[in-house]
Amino acid sequence: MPFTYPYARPALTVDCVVFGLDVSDLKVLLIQRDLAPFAGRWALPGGFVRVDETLDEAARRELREEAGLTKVFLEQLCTIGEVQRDPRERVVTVAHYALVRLGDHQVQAATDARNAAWFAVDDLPDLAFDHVAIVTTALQRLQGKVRYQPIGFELLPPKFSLSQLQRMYEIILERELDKRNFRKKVLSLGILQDLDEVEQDVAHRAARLYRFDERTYRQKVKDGFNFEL
Amino acid sequence: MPFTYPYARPALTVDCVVFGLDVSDLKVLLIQRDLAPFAGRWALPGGFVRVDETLDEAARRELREEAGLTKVFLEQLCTIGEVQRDPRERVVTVAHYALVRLGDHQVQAATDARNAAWFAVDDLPDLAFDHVAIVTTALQRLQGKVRYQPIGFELLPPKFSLSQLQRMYEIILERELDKRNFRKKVLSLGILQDLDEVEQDVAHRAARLYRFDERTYRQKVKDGFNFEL
DNA sequence: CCAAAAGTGTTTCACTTACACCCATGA
DNA sequence: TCATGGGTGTAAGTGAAACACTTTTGG
Repeated sequence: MPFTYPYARPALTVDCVVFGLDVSDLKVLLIQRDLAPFAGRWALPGGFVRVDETLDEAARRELREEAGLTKVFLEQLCTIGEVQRDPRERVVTVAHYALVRLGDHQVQAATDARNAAWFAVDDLPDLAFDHVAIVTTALQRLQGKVRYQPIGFELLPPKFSLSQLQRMYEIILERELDKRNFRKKVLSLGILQDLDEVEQDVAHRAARLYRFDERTYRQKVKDGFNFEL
Repeated sequence: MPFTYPYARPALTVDCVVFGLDVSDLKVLLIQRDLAPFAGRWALPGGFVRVDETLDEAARRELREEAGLTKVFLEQLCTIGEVQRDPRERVVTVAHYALVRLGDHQVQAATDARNAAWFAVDDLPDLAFDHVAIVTTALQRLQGKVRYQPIGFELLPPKFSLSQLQRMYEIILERELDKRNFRKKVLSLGILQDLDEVEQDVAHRAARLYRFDERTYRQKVKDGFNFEL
């Protein structure tokens, strides 16, 4: 028995807030639209969900097609169903957020067919649709989650110094942290592997490098450990 | 220029995990399906999203139509887009969770045209579709959120004793709490209004009644207060 | 007077916070 | 030798956890 649905259907899209970490700023990846509505305006990467792909797959496909991004950290954020949010027709969007290492991806994003660029999250241009609200929600989620899940490492290179790590938290949380207390706390978690290596080519004392030890982290979580900064 | 979308569209539904609090159990409201697929199986209340309503409106409409529930606490949970989750066709669902005062609603839910009933969350029957997974996610969300947002009051009558409040947290968090520490902590938050009344018709010393003071709570939040249990 | 739940303080321990100086390195 | 960031310890204060007995009320 074929199933027929008697009502008109909302369209379904995915949108992604891709965060990257600069020396001094949290950045968001935006794509310049070439088509109406909002032609020429900057917008979040995203697009329609196909019937044969999951939401996660759709989001990753769009990131690949529009920004050349692959293998990023990606999580669902929320779903937005305001009736008039798209002037063309009813479009419900499943918003996601992604974390990438800026160094790895700066080039590809800018060389895509469409115009893509990184903007400081606190200095965004006018965005299409309700994308400002989505970015705001994503930032709040990031600020909340980074404190109780070790997701911040996704923004850093695999090897990093404690200063880099601290700077990352300071930028995301928008407040300064005490250096000694931070180091004490983060090392006491026992999820950083001391690499016995130091930074290269710096004009001062070189910092020790660490790596997030995901293996140990997972084991500790299983034993009831709670990450918290 | 009319906008036409060249691909087939996923259908979009909402589903709701409605929690209620019994004397000793957290309960979930289920509806018995009368149509295929899964005819006769218990399922979460829910249904298709219409083009002229928001997701929140759709969820509330379904709760009203299927269970006679109105004016409940309702929040979005997550959106599930596994390709094969509905055997009929591609259906993406926006899951929600709701909190109701069991006493207020027990009757209406059971007198609806369809069969509706409350089940203990740790003793559910076989559910249709992927609804077990949705309940699990909702429970985890509730357990997490109840500790840093004052949403638990939605499960209690407007006037409640500290013992009732404590029992609520114990049932949701599935662990015992120390009475003296609990009372000290919760009273120190300063968001409970002492009503200078006591329980009636109990066969022992009557407990003082309190009310959640939402006004004060909002004010405190504005001033940087952080609810946390 | 008994059963049942309400109500109440103190001590200990762990964690958070505040805080300033010397060290290593390259220019 | 100077500039730059790297690296380190302690003391005070705050909040969490553990813990047992008396009070009130109705039956």
